[in-house]
Amino acid sequence: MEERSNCAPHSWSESVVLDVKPLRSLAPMYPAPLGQKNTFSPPNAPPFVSVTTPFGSFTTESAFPPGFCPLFPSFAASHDVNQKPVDVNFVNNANGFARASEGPDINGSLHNASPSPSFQTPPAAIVSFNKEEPLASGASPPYGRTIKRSPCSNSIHIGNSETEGSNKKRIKTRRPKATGGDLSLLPSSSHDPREPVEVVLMTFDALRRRLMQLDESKRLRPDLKAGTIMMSSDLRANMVKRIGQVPGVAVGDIFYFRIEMCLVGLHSQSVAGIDYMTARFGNEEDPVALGVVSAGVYDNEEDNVDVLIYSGQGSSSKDDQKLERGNLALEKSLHRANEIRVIRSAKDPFVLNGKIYVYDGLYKIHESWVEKGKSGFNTFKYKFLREPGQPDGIAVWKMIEKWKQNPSSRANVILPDISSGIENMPVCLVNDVDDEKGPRYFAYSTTVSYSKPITSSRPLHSCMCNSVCMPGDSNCSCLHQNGGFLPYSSNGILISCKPLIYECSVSCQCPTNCRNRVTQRGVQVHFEVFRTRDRGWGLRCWDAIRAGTFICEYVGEVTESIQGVEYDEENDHIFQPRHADQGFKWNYVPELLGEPSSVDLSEISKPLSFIINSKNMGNISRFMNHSCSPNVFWQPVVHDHGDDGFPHIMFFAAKHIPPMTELTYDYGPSSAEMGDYVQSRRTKECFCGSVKCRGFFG
DNA sequence: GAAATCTCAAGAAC
DNA sequence: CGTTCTTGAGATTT
Repeated sequence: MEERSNCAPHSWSESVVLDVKPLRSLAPMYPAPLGQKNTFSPPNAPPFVSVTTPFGSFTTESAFPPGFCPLFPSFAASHDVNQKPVDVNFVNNANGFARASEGPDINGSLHNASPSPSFQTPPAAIVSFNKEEPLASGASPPYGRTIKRSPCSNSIHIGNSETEGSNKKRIKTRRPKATGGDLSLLPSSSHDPREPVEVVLMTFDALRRRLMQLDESKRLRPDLKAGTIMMSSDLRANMVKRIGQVPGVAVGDIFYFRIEMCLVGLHSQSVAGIDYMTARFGNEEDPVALGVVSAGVYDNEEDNVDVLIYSGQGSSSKDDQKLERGNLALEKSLHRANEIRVIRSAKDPFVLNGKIYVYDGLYKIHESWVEKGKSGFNTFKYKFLREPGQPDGIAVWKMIEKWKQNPSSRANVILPDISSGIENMPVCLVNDVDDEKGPRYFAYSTTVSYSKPITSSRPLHSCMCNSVCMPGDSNCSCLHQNGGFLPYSSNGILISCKPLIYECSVSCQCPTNCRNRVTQRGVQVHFEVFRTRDRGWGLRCWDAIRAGTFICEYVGEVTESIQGVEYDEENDHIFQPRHADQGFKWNYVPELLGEPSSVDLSEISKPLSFIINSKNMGNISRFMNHSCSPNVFWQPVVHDHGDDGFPHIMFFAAKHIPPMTELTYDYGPSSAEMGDYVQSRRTKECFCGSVKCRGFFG
């Protein structure tokens, strides 16, 4: 199967600098209502939102992470092209299907109908993050684009300008703190379209988790509220509708809420299943479908993952469906033969409603018909066939389903469980790549060992809760230890990263199923240790992992310093808690909730001066490779002793991680970068492949 | 545990 | 430009 790159193409390891400025009221202008060729009046003195998140900084007006400068500095220059439908030229192929003429395709990917000359799927690298992106053009010279750097947000720091006449929600803002060396504000060389997509998803989910924490009663829907904040702040990607591939969104990407797909431009309907727009074909215009969400209740052929039978929209239980809106667009798409994005739902027992969304790539409609539904009314049906040559999407899920039912059906297994049963779930060892029979011997353990006994500097914290610790319980001392909030949501998701988390300890009265005992319960998902192509062994997971999910502890022998640890070429199994700020980039942006800017946690967190050596003894964590754009970060946690200087190192998912994606974390700056010349010989060349790769690590 | 009920936001249409 | 309509998701209750 297709192995996803281990390296998400950006780093979230830059410093968090936040600068949220008042919103302007421009948002509703883009994209213009379909078919409406109204003119656009440029905003007067647009205030804008500029946020530097873990993934970079962006603004409303030029909503780019560092290095993402708008291609069209002037709003006026590009606005009105967006008001017009996409212009697509098609030619008929031999089959009688209308087919798009092939146009230049910078990505070399199989996507779409690359109509010429006035519509072109944008090269991914220049796709922007904001609504001003000048594609889908029916009027402007499409090939006249030059990649320009405008004086964009990176260098602009405007204070608290106020929005005049904005009917949008205003968000209290604050000037960015001038941190030493604003590295994150420097232009980056990255033109990776995935970066803004991941920034949006991460910002959204951090907000959602925080809202959930603030309102445990769940009277409000945190997903909707976070979505509204993101929408009104224009914190979204790919705002212009397009046919085919969406820059920065890959086949197999997973989503936990419909609104997430809206925010990244994959499917702009927050509720409806069919997304569509008016496109121009020569002198004609037609509504065409852009994407559908299949909630999984259709009479789909289960075994054939390349076929989807999709039902039209409209209340089929009350009346015949009508050939309008989405249904009409699907019908037109059958004749225009344009590519349509398909999002399918998959069962995920780890989430409350039991399902998540998987982007399954591009399909075309090959057939349509009308049939009587159960209630006796006419329902439209559309037969979608998956375009060939795409990486596996939902097929990965189907494959893993089979593996879970029958583990022996997993080919190339060297060992069914390298933990020999001591993890909650088996961890199989597989090699789909070469003849290596396994890693060098080590003793599998789920707990760290200390070179000398921990001498607690203070008594072990403990609470007197009779039952599980409850949020808002002022009597729970563990709650106080953690700043008044439980660090995990009710389903065990880490809400935000902290210098240190105090889980309930062995001295606490609460039971083991207490919400504040997440990491001590151990691994909960199904891992496999696998052979990578160029980085030895690696770690990945059969399950989809939601951002904030506990992965595992770094297990090994804990010693106070690296002195005395024998170094050799083979010994790359040392964890050093350098660069303790790495997780904080993941946290929510307080300003978006009207909260004061948070203090820089990296300044108050004490540097940790121990190492963990997993050469001879360890768990799955010793197989996790380095990436400069990781999908996992570590978080110090204490629960079984009172010495805050020796916390457990616990790994959590930084992003939603699709099944079978390699798990990686940032090993930290290389020893040379840290000024440690003695240790700099340990520095290794990095093969992570990230566009933000630093070249060397640890 | 499945079905009914409730509430909700975004985009399309008007 | 503002208002209404359309669309089911997601949570809760039965």
